Amino acid sequence: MGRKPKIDYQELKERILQLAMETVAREGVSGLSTRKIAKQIGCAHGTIYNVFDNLDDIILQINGLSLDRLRKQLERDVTGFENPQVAVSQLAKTYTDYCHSNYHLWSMLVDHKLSQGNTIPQWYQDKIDALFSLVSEMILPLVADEKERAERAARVLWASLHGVCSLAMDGKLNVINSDTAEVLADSLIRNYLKGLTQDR
Amino acid sequence: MGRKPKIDYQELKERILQLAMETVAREGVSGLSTRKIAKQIGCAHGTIYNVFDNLDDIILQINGLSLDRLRKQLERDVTGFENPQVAVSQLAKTYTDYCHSNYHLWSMLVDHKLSQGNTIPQWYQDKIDALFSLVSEMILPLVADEKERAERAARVLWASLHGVCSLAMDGKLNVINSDTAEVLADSLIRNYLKGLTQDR
DNA sequence: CACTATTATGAACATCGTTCATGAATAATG
DNA sequence: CATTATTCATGAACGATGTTCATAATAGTG
Repeated sequence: MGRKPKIDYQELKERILQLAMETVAREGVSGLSTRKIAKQIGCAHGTIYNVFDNLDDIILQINGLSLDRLRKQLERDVTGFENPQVAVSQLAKTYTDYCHSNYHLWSMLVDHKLSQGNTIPQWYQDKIDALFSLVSEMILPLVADEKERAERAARVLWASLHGVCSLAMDGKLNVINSDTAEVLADSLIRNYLKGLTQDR
Repeated sequence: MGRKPKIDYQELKERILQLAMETVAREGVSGLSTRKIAKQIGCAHGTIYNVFDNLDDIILQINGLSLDRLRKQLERDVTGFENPQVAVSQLAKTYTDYCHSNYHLWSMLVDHKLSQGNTIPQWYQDKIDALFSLVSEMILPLVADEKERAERAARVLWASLHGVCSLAMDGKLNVINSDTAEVLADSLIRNYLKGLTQDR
């Protein structure tokens, strides 16, 4: 008995992801469709479903790559500072830069919601954890090495930074003067850290 | 020469909005469609387009109502405090409560993005300004009545609060302990205000 | 060559937002 | 009342979407 061998989708998977990511970076998530991907790859649109569960799966994979990219940039820019407060300020700067330089990818990363019933996979949670660890360790020396306080502060800072960029990017802050995401993020960081270090 | 008189869409408009808002509150924005609205109202789906520009228009109108509702709740809960810091803490509490009680409506409010080319109408901007004014005036006594500082702080606080609720609601904070949106928002408010009042 | 496991395919289905030609309905006019 | 001009509800039509799945093509095996 003979049979067609089982295919290793590794290569096709990477080609699709690469292409889909470029499309999102260029046109935003609304420019992404299984049919368009298929046309660019040169296959039938049904084939996409041999490699990925569905479009949500593709988006999740791309977001995973985005998380990696963001973490690398943060690690690159944030290390080597003596003063932790300066380091956190740099973190905010790098984050806002990332938003500007990768607007569509960042938008998809923060906006995407799992469809009802689906749960965040572990490998994805791990990537988020890696980011939080990064921030958490930066904050640790500011809170007398109390791990729990650092972790909470890291989450507050991360979420707040996200909020500032989110609203600023979408023009939802009705800013009158020339306050940009950077300026507002800087105010956030400086004041929050000041409060944090004087806590207790 | 005679003619059929122009119709006043006021009543139909309100019925559609009311119904659409209930649908979103129940099923989220993904449960909203012109055809479903028409079926519930009892008219053809084309009729919806006699009353609204498109689905985005309907969403914007609903979001306008959401902004009104949120502002009223904030005004109700936040007035009458002697200590401004306590008032701001209550603001955060009311905001997080609102998120929990009106999850789908709140999600649509913060997530919705104008389609390419469209710009936020003035009446909508005014509603956002009303919210910022509310927060700004609460902060004013904390920054020696310096209006510009208060406005910036109001925007930072508002955006940060949004960020915390946003990520907490979507389970994107990988919280280990029992940190809820409330706890994180409280940490944000207390520390940011502490830093703010000790600025300069 | 014959057989079989496997995979690519694209038609099919159920949606969706949006447009628009058509005809019914209506009020003013003659 | 009959005519006519005007307005508007209608729903077919269009183009697009994600997803499924019966079918045909394929390539290894005996």
